[in-house]
Amino acid sequence: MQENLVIVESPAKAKTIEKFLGKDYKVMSSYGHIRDLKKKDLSINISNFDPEYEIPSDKKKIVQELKDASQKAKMVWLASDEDREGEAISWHLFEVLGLKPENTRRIVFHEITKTAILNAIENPRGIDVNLVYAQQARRVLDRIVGFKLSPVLWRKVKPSLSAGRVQSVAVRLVVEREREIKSFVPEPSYRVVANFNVVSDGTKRELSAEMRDRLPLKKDALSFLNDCNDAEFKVSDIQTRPLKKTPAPPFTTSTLQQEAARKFGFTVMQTMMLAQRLYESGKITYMRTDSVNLSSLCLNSSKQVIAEMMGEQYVCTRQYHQKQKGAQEAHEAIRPTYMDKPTIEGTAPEKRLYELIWKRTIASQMADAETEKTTVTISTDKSAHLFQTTGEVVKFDGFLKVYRESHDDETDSQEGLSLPALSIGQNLKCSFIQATERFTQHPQRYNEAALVHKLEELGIGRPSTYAPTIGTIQQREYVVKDDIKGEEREYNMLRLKGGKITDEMLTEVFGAEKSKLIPTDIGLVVNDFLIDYFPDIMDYNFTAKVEKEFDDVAEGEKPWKNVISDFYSTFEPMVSDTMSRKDEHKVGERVLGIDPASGKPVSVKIGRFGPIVQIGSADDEEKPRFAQMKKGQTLETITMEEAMELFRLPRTLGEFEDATVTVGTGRFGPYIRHQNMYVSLQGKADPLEITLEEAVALITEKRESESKKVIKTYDEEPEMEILNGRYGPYISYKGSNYKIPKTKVPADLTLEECNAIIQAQIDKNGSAPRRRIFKAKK
DNA sequence: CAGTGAGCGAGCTTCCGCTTGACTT
Repeated sequence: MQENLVIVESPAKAKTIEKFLGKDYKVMSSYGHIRDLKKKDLSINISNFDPEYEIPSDKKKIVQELKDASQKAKMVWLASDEDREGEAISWHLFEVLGLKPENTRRIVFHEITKTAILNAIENPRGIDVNLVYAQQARRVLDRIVGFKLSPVLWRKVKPSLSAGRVQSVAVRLVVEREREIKSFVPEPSYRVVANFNVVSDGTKRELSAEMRDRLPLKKDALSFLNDCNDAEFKVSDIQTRPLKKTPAPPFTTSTLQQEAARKFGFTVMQTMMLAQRLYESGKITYMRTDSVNLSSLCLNSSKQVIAEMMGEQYVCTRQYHQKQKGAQEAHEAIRPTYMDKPTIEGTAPEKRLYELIWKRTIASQMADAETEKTTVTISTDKSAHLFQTTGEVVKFDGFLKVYRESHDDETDSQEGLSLPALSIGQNLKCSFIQATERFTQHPQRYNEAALVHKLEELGIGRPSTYAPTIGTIQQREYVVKDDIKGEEREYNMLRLKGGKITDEMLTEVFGAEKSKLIPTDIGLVVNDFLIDYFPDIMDYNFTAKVEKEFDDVAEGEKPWKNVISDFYSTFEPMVSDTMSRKDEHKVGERVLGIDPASGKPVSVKIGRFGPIVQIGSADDEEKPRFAQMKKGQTLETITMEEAMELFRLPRTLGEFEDATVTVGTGRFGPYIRHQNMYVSLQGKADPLEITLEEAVALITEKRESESKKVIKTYDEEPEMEILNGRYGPYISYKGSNYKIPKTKVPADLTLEECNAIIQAQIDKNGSAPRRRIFKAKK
């Protein structure tokens, strides 16, 4: 019989700890929370705010196993994380497993080392009920917000939508950034750069210096260039100062997601899945953390590794601390388990992520980089404007030897550039001066990781929810991830060379962005609606405010039900008021004009299946006509003309072989329909212009290719067919399709050969190829 | 990669934070 049972949250952690504790201890995992509010309905008694808990079906088995093991043990050690959620997990375990105080102990440790764990066992405590109450308050508040607000959206906007303390604010950030960009007016100004020929150590070099001030108008730039003709230039000042660069702290969930996105283009979900695999195979520490703390074990071995690989002068042991005061350090930073392994076995992306983590961790324990930055100022006798150029020389590379942090707004920097030898008072020969029209730039849109970073900065969400939240707002179609095509614009370039000024107009592409989050019509409408009716919830400080209340509960200064009841008493009336409100127009609706044919109003709004244009209203005797909006069209920008275009399809072309030929547009683009046959236009003709003759030609063409579809069949096996598809011949068998090897002639294949080909492909893939499912059922 | 396309209207949808497998559609 096992004397002791230790329960932790993660099975990987359990495995490691079991090794430290020896055979008197059995270590099991709860796999996170074992109990939650009931899945359906509010499951909170609104008269006294008592929560109704249940054990989710996928947790029943593990709970039973824990119960059996706990009954056999003499002592149960609850070792979940030392934060609000961890404390609640321990409390739920205590309740559900029916533990007794005399043989239950609550322990916490911050490092997974033998000494830390033994030390924890020496110093047990009881369950902190105030912390548990704080968690219940957090859980109940989130359920109330989510389950009260979402039904409002179902009624007022569209079914199946959702709202919540975290996701709705995430959408707001994306919406506001987009509006900021849309209303941004680029301001032009002239950037002036002078080029000089310098002879240094007998070799000719080009030196480029930028004027410190920009010139607002073209006439200013022209008159400045005029002044500079025959001007003399000389070096008026040289300043050299040392510069120190400090390494970035070790990775947290959020910073890892950002760097993996910037350096490798990983989505936050990809990063987390890779990190999970590295964690489960024991290669890195826990990947969901907001701590930058490193264990003493890691500090020591890093020191050794750096000294061995690079030399003692590169060592600089640093201990990092949380930015926020009083933050619970439940975990370490994300770091390699063994610092002496700069690389690992694994898939290419696993390796890349691991090496990134190793480099970041090692760099954080390395010396500052020391550089020398030189600023040269150049003056002219014809104007008071000054030109400047800088050079930077690395004196000691320090941590830069292994790692350099990336930034979202990275531009070409002159870092590392050395300047030619110059002296104060030296005359310089100017080869040309160029004044280029430049524009101020709008802020960048968020990518996934940048949005996570912003949420973290606002204290909204937790490391375990960053990736799922980004997923949710895309699943609900509040935002989409897309590339933004840049736009062309003209700009002016003036150049003074050899006493002459040239004036040119050039074009440039600006504003192109890759893989950015853009709000959809639904996102915009839902966001504006929520801000109108529930401004408190949408406030960027809402989470911070309630967190403060939860802290008070955790400190035992406030009963948790008071926090909830204060909130509920103002929130619930707002929900019922909004629900019962009778609106003339649907949320987000916009009237574009009057349809000249029917005299009925034309409007745009969010319909049952997304953004639509509507002619007439539901109250009319005649049913309104609907049209789905096309990709690229938005509620806010669609014009009356564009809207009316949408009603030109489907249209009837005429009769062919006693049946109507119509042209319409579907999920796969424009198509012709005749009897039961659909012919995709595939860009071959414009659906609005196509004539009956052209359509008939396409129908006949399709019939011909259909007739060539069957290459061979077999009498003894009717389900085996060799068919001619869009991508060439293939074998079709029992609803699945198989490639024919290039060495075979399709029409000559025997039934035996077909079976052999199928078997070979099943062996290779492990199963029969799946049929493609077009309609996702969910 | 291997072939679709409309849609009655009843009944359903939904939150945030902990944590990993189980499903063969």
